Amino acid sequence: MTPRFPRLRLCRPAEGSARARPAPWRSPPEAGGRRRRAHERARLGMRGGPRPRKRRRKSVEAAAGPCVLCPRRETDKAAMPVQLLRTVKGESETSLPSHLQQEDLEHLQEGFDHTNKYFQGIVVLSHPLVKLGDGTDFLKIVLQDLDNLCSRINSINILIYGKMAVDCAKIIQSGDTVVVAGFKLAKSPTAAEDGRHCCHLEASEEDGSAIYIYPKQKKNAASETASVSVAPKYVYTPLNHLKDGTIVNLYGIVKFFKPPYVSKGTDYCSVVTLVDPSNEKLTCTLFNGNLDSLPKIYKVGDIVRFHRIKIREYNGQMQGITSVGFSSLTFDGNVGAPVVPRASSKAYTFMDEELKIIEQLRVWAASNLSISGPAAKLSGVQPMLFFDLTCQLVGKAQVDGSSFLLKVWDGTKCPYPTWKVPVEAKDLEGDKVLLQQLRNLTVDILVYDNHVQLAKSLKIGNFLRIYSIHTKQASAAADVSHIEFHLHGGTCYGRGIGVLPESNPDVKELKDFLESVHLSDSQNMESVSSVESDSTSNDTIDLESHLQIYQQLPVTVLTDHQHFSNTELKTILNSTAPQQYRIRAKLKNYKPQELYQSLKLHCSNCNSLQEVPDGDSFEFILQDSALTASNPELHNTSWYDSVTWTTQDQNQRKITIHFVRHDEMLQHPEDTLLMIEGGKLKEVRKLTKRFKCVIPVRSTEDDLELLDLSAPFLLQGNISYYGCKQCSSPKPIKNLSSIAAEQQPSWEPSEIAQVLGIKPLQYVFIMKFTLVDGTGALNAYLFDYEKFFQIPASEILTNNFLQQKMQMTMNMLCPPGRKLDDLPWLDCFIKSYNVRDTTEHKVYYQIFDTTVAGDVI
DNA sequence: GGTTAGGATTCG
Repeated sequence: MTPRFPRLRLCRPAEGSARARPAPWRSPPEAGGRRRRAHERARLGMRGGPRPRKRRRKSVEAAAGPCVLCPRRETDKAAMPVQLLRTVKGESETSLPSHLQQEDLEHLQEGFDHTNKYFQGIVVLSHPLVKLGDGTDFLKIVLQDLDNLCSRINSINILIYGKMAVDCAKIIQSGDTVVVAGFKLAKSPTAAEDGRHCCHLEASEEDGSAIYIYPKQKKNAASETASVSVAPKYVYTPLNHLKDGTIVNLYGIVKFFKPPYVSKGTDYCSVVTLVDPSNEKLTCTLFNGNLDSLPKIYKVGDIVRFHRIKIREYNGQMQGITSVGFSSLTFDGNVGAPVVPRASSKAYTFMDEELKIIEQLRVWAASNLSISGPAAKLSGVQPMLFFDLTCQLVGKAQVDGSSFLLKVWDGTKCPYPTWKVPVEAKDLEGDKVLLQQLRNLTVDILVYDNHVQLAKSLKIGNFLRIYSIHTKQASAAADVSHIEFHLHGGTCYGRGIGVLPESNPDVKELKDFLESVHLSDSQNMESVSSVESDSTSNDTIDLESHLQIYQQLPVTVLTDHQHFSNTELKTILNSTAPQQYRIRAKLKNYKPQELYQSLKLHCSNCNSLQEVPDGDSFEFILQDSALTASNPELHNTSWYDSVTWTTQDQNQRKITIHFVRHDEMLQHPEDTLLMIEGGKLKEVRKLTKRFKCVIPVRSTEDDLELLDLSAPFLLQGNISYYGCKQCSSPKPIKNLSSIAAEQQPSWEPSEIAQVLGIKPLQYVFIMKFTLVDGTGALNAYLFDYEKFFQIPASEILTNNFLQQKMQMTMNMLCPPGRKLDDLPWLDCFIKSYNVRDTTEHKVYYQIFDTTVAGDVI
């Protein structure tokens, strides 16, 4: 049975998610003009002011039912303003009148009608009864809203006056549940300091208020005939309200964790960093001699509930540490996933209230925390990376005193030749047949130092998540590069090994996949086993199969001109330019080796090339332009709304943003173009995440203008658009209004550039390929916006994945450490052209209409 | 209830 009273409402998902979505920039007062006026109208008109007191008193009298339990006030039950109630067997003996509706914190705002509403919360603080200057008795209590525990603001001050204050002071205790009806609402003058709700509630008999008190459950109530039961047993502290030296209960979303590891003391240790909707962080250091008593966290984003965690200050920050009786529950953090607690102790409480909190936290996390991408698979590994791998243990072996070998698989095949750690067969634990069958799918992971002890304890067949494996590209003696997997010593970045239970959803998915692979793979194995039986080393097989693929198929293909036949390089070198050729060659070398150096900006008008400016120079230009004050006469024009505010930092900078309207209306942020004056780089970047287009500007006497063209004239998403200084002749910003007036302004960069008189520069990869085919060698330039690498040059600067893809592509076209014979073939289309100046004549070559084959990366 | 660790990669 779930003991609960009074009724707690379920959160409404639609509202919840809308609430959880934050505005990246809080509207400063000026911004809310229109909205505020509308709000004002609603307040004065539709919603009306407070209703006449008489009527409200009536409703409260009706609300005040008979008090069955309170001998102190049984004379005039109907008019009883303060009632002590209790619940019997989970149900209230007295119900609130049906016309009263619960109001949550969020709707306790000026301008709303609270006549038939009540607010309910748990007493978290009760001040002593005092007398005010005019002799009126006064009591202040603080109620916490159980429906909004994970909101940043979840408590409110209640001010009680007169006899009601005296009555309440006698009864109310911390932990009681209190219902306040017939209250007055006013701005809280202390909200800024106490961090509570912006309004407080006032209650008094004169105002016709009523207060119902449900006492906190008493533990030694066995002598009472009726069992007293109140829903909340635990109070959870938001992370921004933690105090040194306290022991608290809390909820949090895992932002970082180290899976339990053997400490240098007697216990296992796990370090967990949490965040919650207060946006505060808390790093907890948890110890326990029993692995199972530590939180069962499997991934960042999991949600935990900690009970009895001790809060201490360490290095100026709050820190959580295990205290006596610490216990934890861990939950999957994904919206919609089953809410199944992973408990660190056998007995724990988990009821509807907890369920609701988990759901709220999930929604908050989904829209407020960055979501990690899909989990890494062996098929997706690249050299020089750290990644987490979910896998199954197939074999293990002690290598030496400080390292231990784990042979694991995840059903996918690593695209590179992988390192095989030499160990004697007799030292290798695991099913010999299985190890042989899966030898092309397993990888060797060498774990070091502190991880050895845990690795030893693993069982063959265990499902593991190995955190922060390092892939290292290395050349073995055979002059062949391969990839190595290391789990280095230490616990930085959560490096470690966790055993996942078979009930884990990721494990279930992996198991299904492994079974399907196993079936098809073992069938293949049978058919090729006779061919392979002569081989003495698995390495050779791996390597040869790779080389075969490289050698058979060209790794680049033509996108046109397939009817051309190949020309030898020697022939091309001996011919006059200009001409076009199809060639088949190997990439012996390329420049620049540092791929980021290949990215340039190109002007198609004057054909100039320039480096992409770095963030520092943009920051400098922004700083410089911030010296020009925004001209108020240019604010709030016919086609944009302007907003100015002062930053909270030391410099107190003024930032002005002009939001361009469309059809007299502001569009959704994701469709909106805005112009910013006085912002710093971080602010500009932040705005680009939320709004479609950001244009940094500064004021002149009669219009806004673009900044120096060394700065981007436009930012869209992750892309900064630059203009050519030579070819652009900037036009007035007001020309943008013509786009704003279009039926569906799409804010295309090219269109924006055109109306602003900007000749846009294009991002391009420029590389020099040294190609060989056995008859000769020639240098050919690659000039590629997107086609060759199938990577938009404009996006690579801010996209790690694309950078890695490009590096992988080059590693594939020109594998480091590989002999010429082992290089793959490239099919390319090249053209020769003449470059003459006064003294010299040279022939150059350029690759075109060629692309990397889609199936080789 | 004392100790451990107190986030912040890469030797092998």
